[in-house]
Formats: sequence, structure tokens, C-alpha cells
Amino acid sequence: MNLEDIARKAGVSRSTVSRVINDEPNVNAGTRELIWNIIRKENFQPNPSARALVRRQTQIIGVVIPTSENIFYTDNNYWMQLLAGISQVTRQRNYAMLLWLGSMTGDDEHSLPKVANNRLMDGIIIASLMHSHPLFKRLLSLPYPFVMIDRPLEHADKINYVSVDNVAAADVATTHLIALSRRRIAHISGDMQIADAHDRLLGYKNALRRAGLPIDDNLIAEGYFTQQAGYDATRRLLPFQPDAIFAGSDTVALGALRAVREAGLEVPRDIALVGFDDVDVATHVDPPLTSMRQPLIAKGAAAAELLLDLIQNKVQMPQQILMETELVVRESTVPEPLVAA
Amino acid sequence: MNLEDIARKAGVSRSTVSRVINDEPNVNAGTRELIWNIIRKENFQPNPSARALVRRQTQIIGVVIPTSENIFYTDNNYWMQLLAGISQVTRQRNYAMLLWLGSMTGDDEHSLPKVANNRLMDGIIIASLMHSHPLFKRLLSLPYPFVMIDRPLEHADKINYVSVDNVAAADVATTHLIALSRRRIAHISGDMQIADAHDRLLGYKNALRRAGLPIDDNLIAEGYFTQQAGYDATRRLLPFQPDAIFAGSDTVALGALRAVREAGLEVPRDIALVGFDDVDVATHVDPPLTSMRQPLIAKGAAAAELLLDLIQNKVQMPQQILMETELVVRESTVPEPLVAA
DNA sequence: CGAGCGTCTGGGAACGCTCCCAAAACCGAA
DNA sequence: TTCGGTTTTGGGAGCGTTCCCAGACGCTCG
Repeated sequence: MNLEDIARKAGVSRSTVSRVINDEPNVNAGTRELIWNIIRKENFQPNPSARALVRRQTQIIGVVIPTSENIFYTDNNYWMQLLAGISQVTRQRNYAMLLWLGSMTGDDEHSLPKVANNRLMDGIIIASLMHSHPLFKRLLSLPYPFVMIDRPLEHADKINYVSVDNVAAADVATTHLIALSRRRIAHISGDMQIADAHDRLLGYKNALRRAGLPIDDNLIAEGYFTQQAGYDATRRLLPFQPDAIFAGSDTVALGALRAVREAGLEVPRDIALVGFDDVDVATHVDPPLTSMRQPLIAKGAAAAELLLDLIQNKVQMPQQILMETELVVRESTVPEPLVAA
Repeated sequence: MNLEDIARKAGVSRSTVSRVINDEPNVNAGTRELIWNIIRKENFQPNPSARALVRRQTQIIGVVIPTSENIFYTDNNYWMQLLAGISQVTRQRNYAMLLWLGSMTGDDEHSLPKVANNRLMDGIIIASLMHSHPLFKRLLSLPYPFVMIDRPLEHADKINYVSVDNVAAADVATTHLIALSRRRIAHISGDMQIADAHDRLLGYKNALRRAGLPIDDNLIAEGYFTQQAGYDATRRLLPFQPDAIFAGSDTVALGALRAVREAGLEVPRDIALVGFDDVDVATHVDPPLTSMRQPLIAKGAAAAELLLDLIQNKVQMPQQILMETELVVRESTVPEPLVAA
């Protein structure tokens, strides 16, 4: 079933049917109605490959999550929230989304450069790409627009991205701990290859400085955004007797919690604990975790919206979008439940 | 850059280049080498739309997760695990995956029937579709193969699906509770529109029957696969004094745990608790949840493998695949840690 | 030395659309 | 009735591949 078939049934030409399908003007109202009826009856949809071939647009965007470890072992709903947000927008704007998961560093068919070069997509969203990734330098010469989720560490001024103000967010989180009279506040950062980790450390330092508290390198542990890293880092920190820990992510906080417990200490009495992201685990864990919420669904949606705007030339690149964060206070910093259940 | 351009550079014809790219025989070895070199140098990739147009194959599969509530509010990594498994296989077999999230019941462009009718995909994987879904009856007339994840409630013998033996799994879980000398074992089932819920209830009853325990309807609560449903169901169950609860999923178990706590009871002392799926939350919650593990990554991978085999005519439909489950015992049923941390 | 056969190569047609241009149909006004 | 302008319609060309067929070439063998 193709345009020609529909045309034959309607007694018109291929061109007229095409005009109707694409909502072009200058088609006789009666004819238009007739053709629509036939299209509906036959459940006809124009062949997307043929269309893409001539239009040079596939109406497909790619979503790339290149951090393989995270994908398979992530213990939370972070990515799904992001995907849900992207999906909302692509759907509403009539695009499809192609998903590429996992490490794409190789030189094979599935490397990110190869995939990205493929004219199958009109643009891509790249989540959490480290600037040490081999793709990074190729990014700028991509033949179509792309949007990064989270700020890239280099060339940030030339790149479209959606992020949160991590400096401010970390500042708020740390200030919350200071307000609770904690004085020896430790920070477990993520990988310094990631701008987010970098910025959160900065925000943490800013808050301490403003409060007139010393910045003690013994209370700062660099790690990765994993539970194990949180655990290891906390064991390194404990000898220096922190009375609070601001973890770089909720997953990290989970590891920290385990280490604190094993040391026979109690949260929040001995050590108050703050996470980042506010993913599902924050509420499941005991005590529930105070966490800096990232609006993940909205972040995904904003990235998609931006990418489609770029594709359709509605905005000029580069665009940088920062989403609002919000501190969600729970019992890992404030002992009593805030509201009765 | 197209075949013709490459051909010109190599001093051969379009056809020869095509043959080289598609690894066809009967090309002079030297010419082949020469052409490959040019292709590599130019970073050329054949246009997927043009290829799809003539081959009538897009090398793309669709993955549909039609249960909208689950997507946006799922508090665990269930879906991501499934996607990770699918992705592994599609990648290895040179396919791309298109993701369709959320309710697709409407009659608009984004309804599942519309999407499925689109010749953009060579096949689809459909996760957790209820047989009351308006798509369900259309499924069998789809113009290409599809694989369901989890057993459909109707036409199961005609449909390709990947699932676990829920009857046996539920039996094992219940038997575990019986072995712990629990005698008033309650079950919170999922929606009876879902075969999984149906089968797990059956397995639960089988185990009781075999152990010579009575089946008490007061100890069976039908709900949905959500936390709130688990909470509500548990409040209905508590007056009948269960000493154990087998929840239809980990998420449900989370709600149950909350209700048990609020009633001033302790897990596992007063009520032992078993979940299903063994997603991330099972380990995060306190006490960690005994749960029936579904091999989600493997399940996704198996579904993808099956779909691609169907597309490539390597197997005949219908195929039904059952994956192994495994009871993971944690402190929600057995008080002391099994191993020292 | 020519027939016969395998290997290798080139070019036309087709896939199903969109886009452009030309022509047909229609309209009201002179 | 004719004319100019607008609206409506049809068909050719082209998008970048694959597929098929035909032809060139080289080799073997009678």
C-alpha cells in the first residue's frame, strides 16, 4: 500500500495524496475529505524510509547513555526517569527515540562515532559523557545537533546542554548541614572527570567558607558515583571524625551509610548524611535520605525540547539550560519525621 | 557522500562498491581492498533510509513499555535492566532499538496500533501488556513478528513470549515460608488481568495445599503492582493475623512493610516478608528483602534474541521461553545475616 | 582456435516518497 | 466571449540504495 494505491482508489494522482497527507494548501476540500477517508479506511501510513530518503530527515533522535557500568548495575531509577522525560517530548512532537546503551568506546560498528555518523538520526542526546571519552573530541564535528545532559568539562560554552546548578545545589546541601550545627562536614565527590562532581565540590567549599568553617582536605574524598566508592571513601574519612557527610550522589550515600553503620555509628545522631539526585533509593533506605532533588523527568524533557528546537532551527546553538534543584529533608539529617504518616 | 562518490574515487561502478560493502563474493581482491580503504578514509556509511527502502528491512526493532504509571513512578531499576539486556543483543546483532514509553491507548498518532503499523520497525518487543489493553486484539494481525515479555493471558499458545515459571517460583517462595514454620501465610497478588499475578497466586496455593495448610481467602488480597496497593492490602490483611506475607512484587512488599511497621509489628519476627523480582530496592530496604529473583537482563536478552531470530526466519513462531528464577534469602525472612559482611 | 564456463563489472530499474514545474480548471470582470 | 489570475491537479526527476541482467574478460579443453 503506497501513495499510488491510495491515489488510484481516490481517482487522483500521487501528488494530490501527498499534499493531503502533508496538510498542504490548495487541495479541493471535497477531494481532501475523500482522500482522508480512504487513508483512514486502509489504515495507510506513508513509508518512513522513503520519506526520510528524500526529506533528509528521519524524525528520529538518538539517546546515548555511554557509561556502561552505570547501565547494568545502577541501583536506582535515575535513567528511566530521564528517558521518561525525553519520551514525553519526542512523542508529543512526533519523533521517535533510538536508544544506545553501554560503553561505545571500541572501534567496531557500535562505537559512538560510528553510530553518531549514521544518518539514521536527526540529532542526539548524550547523557553523562566524560570529557576523557574518546568520542568527546569528535563531538563538535558531528553532522547534526546534539544536546548533552550535564555540563561537559570542556568546550562548555560551545555545547548545548541541560544541567542543574551544581555549585549552588551543593552549597544549599552543605549549608543545611551547617544549620544543623554540624562542624566537621565531609564530602565524598564523584569522579573529577565529571563536571558535576567538580561543581559539587566547589559548592561544598563555598558553603564552608561562607560559614567561616575550615576546609579540611582530610574530610574530602574523591571517588566514583558508585556504592562501593561511597563505602571505601567513608572508611577513609571516619578516622578524621566527621559529624556529617555530603555524598556526591544517593548511590554514594548508600555506601557511606553502610560504612558508618559498620563503624558502630548512627545516622543522623553521630553523622548526618545528605545525598544528591533524590532517586528512589533515598526514600527506601533507613533512615530515609535527605537529598538534593534533580528534576530528572523535566531535565530529560528539556533536553529533548532543546534538541528538537535545534533540529527545527527554532533556536540557535549553543544553548545552556539549568534546571532548579530542591533540597528534600528526611531523617538522615533531621531525626524526627517531619510529618506524621 | 554516497556509493557513487566512493565509486568515482575508486574508478569503479556503484555496483562494485555495493558488493564490497555487503561482503558479496566475486569482487577482485585488490579492488575490494582499494574500496575498503576509501570507505574507511571517508568514514562512509551507506544511507540507512535508502537501504531500508529497497530491502524492506530497517534493522530497527521497537521496544514498547505501555504501562504508563509504571514508567514514571517506578521506584526501581526493573525496566532499565530489561532494556540493558535487550540492548546487549541488538547491538551485537547490528540492530538499533526504538523505545516507546507510556500509555499508548489513545487514537492519536502515538497509539500503539499506529506506531506498530509504521513500517519503521522490523519487529517489536512488548513488555507487560495486559490482555484488556486495546492493542491486545490487534496484536495477532501485526505485519511483522513480535515478542511479549511475560505471558499473555489469552492466545498464549499462539504468541511468542519470554517469561519465568511464575507458578513454580511462587511455590518455592511460599514453601520457603512454610519451612520457616510460618502457618498463616498471606499473599498480596497483582492485578488478575496479568498472567504473572494469576500464576503466582496459583503457585502460592499449590504450596499451601502440598503442605496440608488451609487456603484462607481472608489471607489473599488482590491489588496492583504498586506500593500503595501493597500498603492498602496489608492493612486489610492484618486483622486476620498473618505470620508471613508473600508479596506479588518487591514494590508491593515495600508498601506491605510500611503497613506492618505502622501496626507496631516487626519483620521478620512477627511477620516474615517475601518479595518478587529482586530489584534494587530489595537490598536497600531495612531489613533487606528476601525475594524471588527474575533474571531481568537475561530475560531482555532472550526476548531480543528470539525476536531477531523470528525476523531472520531462524526459528518458527510461536516460541515460548521460560527463564530460571532463584530465591534470594535475606533478613526479611531469616533474622540473622547469613554471612558476615 | 572457438566453444563453454566461471569470475568480475557496469548500468538500468525499482523501492515510495517529495518537490518542482507545467498545465488544466475555474473564477469574476471587462 | 475573452482574458488574467488564482486554485487545483498531474507527472517527471531525484533521493541512495539493492537487485538483476547482460556483457567483458580470462581460462580450459576438445
